[in-house]
Amino acid sequence: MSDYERTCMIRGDGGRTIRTILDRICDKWTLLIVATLDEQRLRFTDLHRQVPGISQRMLTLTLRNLERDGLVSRTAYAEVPPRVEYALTATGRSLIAPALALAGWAIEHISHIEASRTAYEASARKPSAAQPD
Amino acid sequence: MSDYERTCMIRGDGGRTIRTILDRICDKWTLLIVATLDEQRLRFTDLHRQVPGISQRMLTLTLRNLERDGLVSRTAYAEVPPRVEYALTATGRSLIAPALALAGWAIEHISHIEASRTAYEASARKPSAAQPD
DNA sequence: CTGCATCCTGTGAGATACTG
DNA sequence: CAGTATCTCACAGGATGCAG
Repeated sequence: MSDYERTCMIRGDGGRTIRTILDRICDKWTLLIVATLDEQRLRFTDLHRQVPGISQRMLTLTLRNLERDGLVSRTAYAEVPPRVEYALTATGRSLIAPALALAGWAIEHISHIEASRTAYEASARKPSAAQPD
Repeated sequence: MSDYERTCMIRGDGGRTIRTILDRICDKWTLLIVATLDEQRLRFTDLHRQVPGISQRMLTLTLRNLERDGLVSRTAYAEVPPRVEYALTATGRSLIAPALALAGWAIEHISHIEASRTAYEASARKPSAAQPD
């Protein structure tokens, strides 16, 4: 596949396809939850503990979306106290690899990006704020 | 690298690394602009035309962020009328490949996801709205 | 234990109009 | 042509409290 064809995959139908998937995994918690569920079934509270910083609300909402999209399976046991287990589906597991490609890129380039940001801020065209000295 | 190690890359420091890069490319337009700039230098207006639906404001803001992060270079020509050209840097181009991995996943699974969504909506536990018939 | 409803706030992002 | 400024609205997401 040529580079041109590759970018056309992203640009595609005006970006609708790629945007669909980005909307799916970019909502701050999705990817983290998928990664956390990889290789392990977890119940709600355990998941809540293993994803630091997430609120119950967002955990519920994100799991719902993942379940709706068939990326996560939800199994409720009719017990007392109630028990619900979440696990990745095959589709959910298949997301890990491409997500890893992105994570790899991030790790590889994050320092360069941070440096570029710092340099940009330093030499930035400040509208009216002049240099400190 | 084992699957476990792979997911640890995502989960990593509580997701900070992966979140950093997601925050970068998930702002609705970034990836589309990067893909559009792949293999071609474009000026502001041309870019505006080639990314359907984007507003001038968002194009400006997104380009600014990309420039700041060293993913896109901005070249202004002191001419009349003014001319500014945008192009990918090496770092920017390197984002194409992992983005493609994601786009590939999206294309491969989008129909399954859509189907799952439809099924979920159909058989969903509606709080009070009963079945149509 | 699991999860939903409510309130509240910050930010993303469109529309529009104006400047160099 | 290439932006900037402002106004506005919608929604993401945190905190809290309630229910099965």
